[in-house]
Amino acid sequence: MPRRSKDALSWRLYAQIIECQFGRVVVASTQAGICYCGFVKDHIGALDELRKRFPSAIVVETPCHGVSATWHEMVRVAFTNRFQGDIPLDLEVCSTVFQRRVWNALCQIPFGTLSTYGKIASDIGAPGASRAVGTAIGKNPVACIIPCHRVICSNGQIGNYHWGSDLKRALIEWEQSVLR
DNA sequence: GAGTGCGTATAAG
DNA sequence: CTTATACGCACTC
Repeated sequence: MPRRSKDALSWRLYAQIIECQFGRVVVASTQAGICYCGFVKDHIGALDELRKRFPSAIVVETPCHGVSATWHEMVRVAFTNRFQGDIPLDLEVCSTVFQRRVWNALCQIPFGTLSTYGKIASDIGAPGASRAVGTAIGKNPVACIIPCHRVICSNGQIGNYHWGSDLKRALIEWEQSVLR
């Protein structure tokens, strides 16, 4: 598959807003898979986020069709029931090898369990790079699908979260309540 | 090159 | 238990 960069020629981004128990979520996909999924305040905020993250993309808001519609429906279900890892992702846009290695490690954390920044660093063969891992996790473009909320500090503190630590806590508690 | 950030281990208050 | 400090590394400008 061709490697895209944010400086490449314009390309289409299919966007849709989903309402879930944790708030409003914008989902965006390319022809290859979901490339963004994040919590937003409102419609304007969603567009701002997408334009900022993917400056060269043409954002298409018309109702999705074809595979995009299928993927978005999978995300909607994931957010209302239980997050599963079999949703096609397109993370090649604006990301580094290190980041993708971190994100891949996050996908190995089972639903309802927790890990730490330091452990993830060791898992990907970069012991001591916990802070770099934190930064990479913070750039995770697909909330919950790549479960960055399952990583906390080694001392048990909640740690930071791109979309707010209260939301992180809520996601962790919800996962654990589902398992009970 | 210098500055930054979703960390960690250690030591002291 | 909380705060301070030194160290860590990928990334950005």
